[in-house]
Amino acid sequence: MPPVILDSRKLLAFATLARVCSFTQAARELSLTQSAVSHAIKGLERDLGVRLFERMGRKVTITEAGRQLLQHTDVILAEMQHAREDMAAFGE
Amino acid sequence: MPPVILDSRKLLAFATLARVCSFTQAARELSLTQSAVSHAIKGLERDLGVRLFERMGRKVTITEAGRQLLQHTDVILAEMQHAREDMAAFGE
DNA sequence: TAAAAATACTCCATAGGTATTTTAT
DNA sequence: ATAAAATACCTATGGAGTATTTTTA
Repeated sequence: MPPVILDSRKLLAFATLARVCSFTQAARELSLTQSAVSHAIKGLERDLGVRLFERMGRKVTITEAGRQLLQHTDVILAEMQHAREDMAAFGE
Repeated sequence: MPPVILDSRKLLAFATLARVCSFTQAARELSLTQSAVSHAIKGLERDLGVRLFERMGRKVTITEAGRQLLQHTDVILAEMQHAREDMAAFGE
């Protein structure tokens, strides 16, 4: 992954986990396995060099860095949504 | 790739190609091969079901759909940049 | 002890490279 | 004839799965 961008699949996993605060629940919503979500978040944390969630046992809570990132992620995902809609309007 | 998101690597290739209008030049800027850029654009076009560039021989020109997408892409890439900067501020 | 996250593998899709072909100056 | 894009083929990285281990409510 080039250093200027972020992996959008990981961002989607991140945003979902941030909302539901459960790896297994997020996995269900994403149609993935708990393992895949765990990897995605771990990968994103490694990529950014920042801890995004605090795992105290089975309690998953977002960190301050995570809260910051979530704001950007919401913008990014919304813009991707709009882009898809616009492109769909070009038919076929 | 889930149907709600877009591949950020392909978006970066797209934005670069849109700027320089040359696959080989874009490849140089991205530290990729011409082949990789060609694949990326083709993949993005297939994913969106839209033609993003007109290739008349060695002339590469962006389409109307491409122009539309570029606006979204600029927002997305800029937001990713800001996200990285914010995360970098959290140190390590 | 039961439910949830982490981890250790395995597999496969695909991103990206090299080499070649095609095409338009 | 040459420079650039497309294409064929190959490789390797990593995304995602299954199974298992670890952990704490």
